[in-house]
This record gives sequence, structure tokens and C-alpha cells, in this order.
Amino acid sequence: MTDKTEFVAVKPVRAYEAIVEQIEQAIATRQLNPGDRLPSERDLMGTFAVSRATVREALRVLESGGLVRSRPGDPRGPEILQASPATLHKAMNRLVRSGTIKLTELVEFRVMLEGASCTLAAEHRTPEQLEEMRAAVEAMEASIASGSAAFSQADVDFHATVWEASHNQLMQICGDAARGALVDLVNDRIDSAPDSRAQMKLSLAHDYEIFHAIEARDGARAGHLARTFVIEYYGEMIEHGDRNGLALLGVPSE
Amino acid sequence: MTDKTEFVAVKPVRAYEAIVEQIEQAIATRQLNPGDRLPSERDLMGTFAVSRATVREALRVLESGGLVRSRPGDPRGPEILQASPATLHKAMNRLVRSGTIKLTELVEFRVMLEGASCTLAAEHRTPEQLEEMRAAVEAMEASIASGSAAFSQADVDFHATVWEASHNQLMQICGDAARGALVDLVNDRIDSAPDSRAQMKLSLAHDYEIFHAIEARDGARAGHLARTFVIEYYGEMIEHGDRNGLALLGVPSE
DNA sequence: CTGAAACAACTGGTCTGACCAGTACACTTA
DNA sequence: TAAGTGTACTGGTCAGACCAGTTGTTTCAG
Repeated sequence: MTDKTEFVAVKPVRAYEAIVEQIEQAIATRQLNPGDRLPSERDLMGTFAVSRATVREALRVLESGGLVRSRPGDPRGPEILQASPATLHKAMNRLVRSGTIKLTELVEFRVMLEGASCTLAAEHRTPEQLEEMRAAVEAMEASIASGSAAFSQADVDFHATVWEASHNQLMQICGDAARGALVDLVNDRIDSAPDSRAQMKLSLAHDYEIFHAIEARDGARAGHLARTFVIEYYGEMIEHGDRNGLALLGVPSE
Repeated sequence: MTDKTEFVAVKPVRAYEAIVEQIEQAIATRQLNPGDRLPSERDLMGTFAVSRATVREALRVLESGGLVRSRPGDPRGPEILQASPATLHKAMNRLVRSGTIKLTELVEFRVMLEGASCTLAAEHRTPEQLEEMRAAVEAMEASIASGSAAFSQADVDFHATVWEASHNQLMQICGDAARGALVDLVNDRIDSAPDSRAQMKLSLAHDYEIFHAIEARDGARAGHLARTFVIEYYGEMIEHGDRNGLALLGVPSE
């Protein structure tokens, strides 16, 4: 506290940034709450003493961050929005797609998330969610003959329900982003390797096992299965040198 | 494919949004790469056939998303940026602060990440990184008397090195975001509960144990320890009903 | 010939003032 | 009372302007 005064680097703050900052603060500190309205752009230009172009730039930034929404003609002004995971989702997607992140990392990440969500789902799932899962796996089984599109849709449904049943949005969002990025990457790599029938049967068997573990509320087993299956599925695509760490994630601890 | 034509909901697309979309696409598809330059705002208004105000709004949105950077006076035009975790970080923070995401979820998320990164670090760490960790824990031990600021800085250093040694940026980024959000939340909750000496000693002991597991390349043990400690640390702040799932995450599998 | 100073041609940041197409709400009118 | 009409707002966009800052070039003194 009584340290010598220290100077820190500065960077010019543009007017619209200062406005964003203020409004963001007001939202963070609950002075502004979802449903509240901001004054109109023309009023705002008065209170911030800037031109409309400037307040609009600020508003656009806030809007792109999912904090407010403007609608033309609405006399109540821009609306403060409930925070939504959409922005996080987009940010995650961008990061992963940018190639800053290696396939191995993505798979490791997915292994953890998938495992954890299955464990949590086994604990937290409601009876309704269990039935949804049952319906999804049965749909998979039914569509195994009719085509890979319907099959993988049902597959996605099953996993989506598991995420939901985990009651952990954060994992859901991150897992979803990772899954999306992963299929993109894999599609780029081996374009359109269509699910072979054998492949489908394997996936189905896996999902059934997981389902039963969740049904039995056996979280440890559900997590272990999920991890193992993801590793098995993506393992071959990963360079040999990177497989050790992955394997470790599969079967942890005492 | 031959389905009946289906109409879908539309929403008006503002001009600046269309511009953002196009530039975002160009970046995602690698037509535009980090270091590349966009034409100047005045040129852009020509190519998109809009006014400068509109291209500026688009640029502001892209800038707030961390995709480009404009600098006044630079005749080369706005620069395409390397994707950075900053946006993700901010998005996660906002989501957590807004209360959309519960403390429990955040802790669960952190438990997974912390565990996984320790496991991976045990496998992937280099000798140099091991020494960094050793230095950090020793710094913790040394500063245990001198004050909590230095102590927790060393603590953060230790964990940062572990993240780094895991060689998984994704986990690092998410873990960091979660950690940041968590300390924010906890600081709000019990404001400035200063690390008691006992608390510090406990943290130190934990970190030492983890360090030794990483040193011994015992990934399973390192992960298990990390999970257990995080659970122990945050467990009390979590509502009783939510603790079961958390406990499950700690000691998984067979 | 060299190095420094002056310049010109750009850049982004901001402002003013204007127009349009929508929306909400009060005010008619049947 | 119910349907229709106005009107006064909203946000979206445009045009044109000014300033301060950067860059690269040109000029000029040594």
C-alpha cells in the first residue's frame, strides 16, 4: 500500500470506449438490470456530451457483446439484456478455429468435459431427462439402417441431453464449442468419411453403456466410459507422441 | 435433401452486420490472416457501398471481438489480429458475474480443469518447467511470513507454470478464466478474508504434494490431488445439495 | 554526400445535420 | 366501445466536414 508510486503504461482511450466502459460497469454493478432501458441515442449524446455517431459505436460494441439490444422505433430505448452464453460460445469457437489450438489439445479437452458431464449427469439427471436419453439411443438404433444423417442427429441429441442433465452450463457450452470445432477439424482432415455401419454400431453400443451407467446413477462409471470412448474414437488421429497424456486422462487415480 | 421446402424465421440484417459477417468469414476461411491489413475506412465505404459511419460501426464490432485493430494515422489500414483468449476471458467473466452461471458450476469446471492439467503436466513437463515450479513453491514457503500478497502471487505463479507444463492452451485459457471469475466471486462474497497463516500453510502443503507427484511423473496422483484440494477449498461455499456431484468428480472411476 | 527538418498525403476519431422507415401511444371517429 | 388515424418519437443510414496523428518523401543546411 505504501509502495513507491508506480507509473503504468497507458493507451489512448477513445470516446466510445469510455462510454462502453461506463455502461458495462453499470451493468456489472447491477445499477442496470436486464429489462431496463437505456435512454435513446439522442439523449445519450447529451449525457455523454458526444455525437450520435460516437454513442452508436458504443452501442454497437455493447450489442455485439450481448449486453444490450436496440430496436428501431422503440420509444423505450435500447434494452439491457440477460447475459447469455452466446458470446462465450462464439469466442470459444473462434479461438479453436483459428488454429491456435492443436487437435490433441482439443481432444484432451473434450475427454475431460465429456467425462465430467456424464459423471454429473448420472448424479443430477431427472427422470424426464433419462427418458429423453432413452428415446435418443432408441432413435439411434432405429435409424442405423436408414442413413447416417438421422443416426448422427440422434447421437447428437443423446449427448445434448447428457450435457443438459449435468446441470452445468459452463461445461455444456465449452463442450459444445469443442465438439463443433472437432467435427470441423475432422471433416477437413478426412473429408466425408461416412459413418460406416460398423462405426455406427460401435457408437450405439457405447452410448448404450453410458446410458445404463447414468440410469444406474453410477457417475464414476459413466465418466470413465465416456472418457474411454472419446479417446478410442479420436486416438488414431493423434500423433503418437501425444497419446500418453491422453491415455492418462482416461483412467485416473487411486 | 428432397424434403419439402421449409421457411425459416428471419430478422432484419443491418448493413454493418452484413459487413461484420463478411470480414469474419474472410478471417475464418483464412483469406485474411493475422498481420494482413484491411483497406482504409474510406476505401471500405466504396467496396461495401455504405457510408463511413456504417463501416466504422462494423469495424468497432470486429475490434471489440479482438479480430482487428485500428490505429489512427497508420496508412496501411486496420490490422488483422491473431486470435487471443482475451474475449473468451471477458465473456466468461461476464457470464459468471451476471449469475447466469452458478458458483457450483464454476467450481466443478475448475476441478476438472485443474485435475486434468496436473495430470498432463506430470506427463509433459520439461525439466525447466519443473524447476520453475520448484522455485514457485519455495517462494511460497519463503513468503509465508512476509505477507499474503507475495504468497498468493507465488501461488498463482506455481499454478501458471503447471498450466503451461500441461501443454494444453485450451485448458490453460479456460482454467484461467474460471480462476479469475472464481476469485472475483469469492472476493465479493467474503470480502478480503485475508489468507490466514494456517490457510497459507495448508495451500503450501497441497502445492508441495502436487509438485512431488508431477516431479515423479505420477499423472494420476497429481490429478487426483489437485481435484481433491480444489474441492476441499471451495466445498464449504457450495450449497449442500450440490456437493454430491462435486465429490464424485474428485475420485472417479473403477 | 549526409542528416535533419519541413512537407504532403494519407489515416482514424469525432462532429454536425439531415433523411427514412419503422414503432408506440394517444387521439380521433364511426 | 372498437376500429382507424396521427404524431412524435425511435434507430439505421447517409453526406460532408474538421482535427490530430502517422508515414514517407522531399527539401535544405551542414
